[in-house]
Amino acid sequence: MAGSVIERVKPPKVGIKDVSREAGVAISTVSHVLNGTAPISPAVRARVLDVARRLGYLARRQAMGAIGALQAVVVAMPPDTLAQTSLNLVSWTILKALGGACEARGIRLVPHAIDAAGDANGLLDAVATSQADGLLLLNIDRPELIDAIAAADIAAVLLNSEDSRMRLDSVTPGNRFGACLATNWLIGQGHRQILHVTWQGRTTIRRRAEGFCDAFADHGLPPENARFCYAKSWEPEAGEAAVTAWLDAHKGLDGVTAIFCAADNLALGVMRALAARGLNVPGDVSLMGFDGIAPGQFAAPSLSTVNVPLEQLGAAALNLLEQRLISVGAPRATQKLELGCDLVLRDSAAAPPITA
Amino acid sequence: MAGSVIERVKPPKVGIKDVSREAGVAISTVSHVLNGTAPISPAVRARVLDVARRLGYLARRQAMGAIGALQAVVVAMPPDTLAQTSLNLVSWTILKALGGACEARGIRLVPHAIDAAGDANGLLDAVATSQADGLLLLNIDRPELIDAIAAADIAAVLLNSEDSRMRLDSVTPGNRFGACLATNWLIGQGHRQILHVTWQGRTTIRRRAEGFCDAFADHGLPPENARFCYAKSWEPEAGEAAVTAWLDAHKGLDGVTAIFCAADNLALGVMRALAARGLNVPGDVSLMGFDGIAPGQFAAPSLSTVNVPLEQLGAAALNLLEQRLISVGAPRATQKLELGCDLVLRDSAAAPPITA
DNA sequence: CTGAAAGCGCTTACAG
DNA sequence: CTGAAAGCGCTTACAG
Repeated sequence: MAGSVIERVKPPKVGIKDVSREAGVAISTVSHVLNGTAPISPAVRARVLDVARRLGYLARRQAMGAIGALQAVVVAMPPDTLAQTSLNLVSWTILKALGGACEARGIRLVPHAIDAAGDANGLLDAVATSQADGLLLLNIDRPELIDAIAAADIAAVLLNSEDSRMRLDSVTPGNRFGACLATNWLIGQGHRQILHVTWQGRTTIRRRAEGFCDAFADHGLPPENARFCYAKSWEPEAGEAAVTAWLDAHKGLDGVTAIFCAADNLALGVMRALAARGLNVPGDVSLMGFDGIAPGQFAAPSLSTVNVPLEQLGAAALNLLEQRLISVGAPRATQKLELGCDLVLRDSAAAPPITA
Repeated sequence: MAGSVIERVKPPKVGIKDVSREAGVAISTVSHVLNGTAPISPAVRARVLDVARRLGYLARRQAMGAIGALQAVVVAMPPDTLAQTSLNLVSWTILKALGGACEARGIRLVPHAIDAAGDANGLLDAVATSQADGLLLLNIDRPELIDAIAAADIAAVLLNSEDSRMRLDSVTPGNRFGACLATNWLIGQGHRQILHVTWQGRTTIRRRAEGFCDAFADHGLPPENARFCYAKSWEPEAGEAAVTAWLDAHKGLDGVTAIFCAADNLALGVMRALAARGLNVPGDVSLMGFDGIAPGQFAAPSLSTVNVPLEQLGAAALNLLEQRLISVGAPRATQKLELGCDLVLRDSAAAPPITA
């Protein structure tokens, strides 16, 4: 995993000189454009900025200000996060990308599993002994733990969870808007009765149910058309069991023409449940997931889903952590950042059957 | 207003030299600490970082990477934003702070009022003719306008509004969590029947109603205890009229011991309505606002409220705009940023009357 | 508004 | 792990 390579990955050093050559102007002109220290003609300015952006100089310059303050970061997570790697692809993907971002920035990443009791002292000890500058909390919802971290005077950012008391900065996917996007698409295809298969174990997942409901309101559809089926966990088996039970209880699809799952893992289980009942996807019922993990792409039929920028969550969290470290004394409002998700349309979702 | 002063306000130039002197180490040591280019003892590292932060060097270094790319920015707003300045203190405060942030960064800020039809072409023309690098949209909810801006290939950020389709970056207050915070406090004081006075004209305001409901759910209270009163606008007169009508319809407070308003302006009107009925605040009923504008502080009794970091919204939007400009080609997820709000307890809110 | 040249601040081998 | 010294990149008057 991450943390083993300490050395920073060195990017090719583009300088102001390269920009000036490429743009065909003097070095000082580039400097003036970038700093606004002299009035430059719009044409030259535009060309220089464009070249600077293209060559990655703008990004490098920005990065220059960033590096250094962060040397080591502890990432805390629930005890089962690393154990269930084969299934918990979402956490795994977030962690891997976070590791990559740390490597690129020369940050030592120290993983720490929260103990079952959710004790903050063990975690704070880990931060102290590893001489970490900051703390990331992955998938942590326990309010007592968040309180304890907020009380301790340490830079901390929640990764894929949120703090309703707004004590800690957080980065999450745009769960609500993403779910609304997917549901809106289904409604736009003509679906009217949609079943949302979800799990109530996490706030971030519940946001997807809110977005699901939003879409019905947006279209002026009655809220009863938004139907729910609750799974006991986010795992495929739970989705399979929940939908099987739902189909039994309703003696079939009961007018539902599309199923929107709050996680791809649930959707993969639901796909099995539907196949077991001889229901065709998307012929009899459309299926939509959420997360954008690889197994969905290779399922049969391939799973339409809401793609979450999992690779960007960690880097965004590092940025917030850094901002927090820079502005210690200065009062800075808590930042809650959501990253936009987008719809990935594959074979599992289509217009409803004409007979419906 | 902003835009008149083009010259950048020059901050006192703290350099690595000042840090080294203050920290009592060599210049190169400071450089090594800041760049992680050599292993430094934790004690020295901590001292250097602390001094660098205290002297503002960290912030200055960060700012160095930022400046220049943004030369001019257009801020678009609904046509009535500037006209009603005496009342629309919230917009005014956001704009003023945005102007200050632009001045400090040497950015020319070009205000632009959206025409009544919400035509995007006029706005895009204004961006072109003023040679602006980016566009801020203040209090803009019109989906067609947002669509048109998103389609135009221009860096744009929503200020105090959100895009449910996640096409544009946005900065808003943490409306939902802020409202939850306030309601939680009232419930914690013993209030059980709380009236939420709100206005349904804007999504951002509706988020406050959601947070209001969240708090009841958090405490396991029945949703019927969360009561609603809808005003026709966000102005004090609308709040006054709505609550007067509500009191008439319910023949008094009807068990309500606290009123939470979705805006300070509404609360100031409600205060008048309550006084007109001989109801004492907070003796008979507690009152809580949202926004943290000055008139609330000087009302009698002084208004408890949820303070919104209005001064920070504009700077945060500029930062998002800049990030967007730097990473043009590169795919970057849409960013939705919420800034934390905090509770300001003054005289208008207290525990419920014992007789209740 | 542009560009050659001086100057300054930060970085980077290198010695101890 | 620290610090004196060389070097490099960016900034900044200044001439045209």
